[in-house]
Amino acid sequence: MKLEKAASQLEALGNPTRLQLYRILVRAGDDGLPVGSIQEKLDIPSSTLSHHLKRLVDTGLVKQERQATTLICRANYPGMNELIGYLADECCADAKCAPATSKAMA
Amino acid sequence: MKLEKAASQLEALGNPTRLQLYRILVRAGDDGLPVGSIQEKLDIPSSTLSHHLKRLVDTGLVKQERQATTLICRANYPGMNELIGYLADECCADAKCAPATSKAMA
DNA sequence: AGCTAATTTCGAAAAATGTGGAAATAGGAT
DNA sequence: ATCCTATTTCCACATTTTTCGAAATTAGCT
Repeated sequence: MKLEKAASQLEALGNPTRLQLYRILVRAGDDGLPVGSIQEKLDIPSSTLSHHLKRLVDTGLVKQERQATTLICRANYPGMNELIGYLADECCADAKCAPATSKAMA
Repeated sequence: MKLEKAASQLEALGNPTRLQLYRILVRAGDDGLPVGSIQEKLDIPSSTLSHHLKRLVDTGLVKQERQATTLICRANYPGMNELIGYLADECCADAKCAPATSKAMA
């Protein structure tokens, strides 16, 4: 993963609304959630939500799938894992990190 | 870890210059690096660097220690581990992630 | 064709961020 | 005391982000 890509994903998640949004999608699991339902949960205007959602989709952290008129959104786990992997690598590159969470990848 | 804090750390890392800066500090290991040396590596004005550095320090991702006139900077691994832990938790909350990096914390 | 519901795009204003030169400050050394 | 080096703070400006109402679009239904 390139630094530029990692930075844009981090930036995408580095906004409270978007992080909350991402969280909601993660908790929604494989079923995902239509945009409308997310909007109810977050209680923000649809146009605002649409922008945030676009950001997450553009950086590969969220995937969308049309189902008739509604758009189902799902957290894209591989995208997140890539990012976590990058951070862990950067963090543990030369140094020894206290393995709090990142202990895998033998 | 609160969502707000995670978001601010993510935002801090979500800038190419700052991510690069953090990377440099990680690779510098326990010895850390004086601000001046970082500046040479990044080749940016000192005032700009100082702003970015402050951001990382404020969010707990970097620690600084005075040594006479120079300021030694070090990556704060516990801070990063907390963040990675938060992301892993969010990511794996209900869903099953392919355990790419986050397999610990039995 | 026309209607309704879901979502995005447009346009615009306020706020935050990124950047850097110049001045100020901190910490010794002579 | 004065000076020197390292770093931060001040100030200002350009760019980007955030926000959201209104209009446009998409998709299916009748």
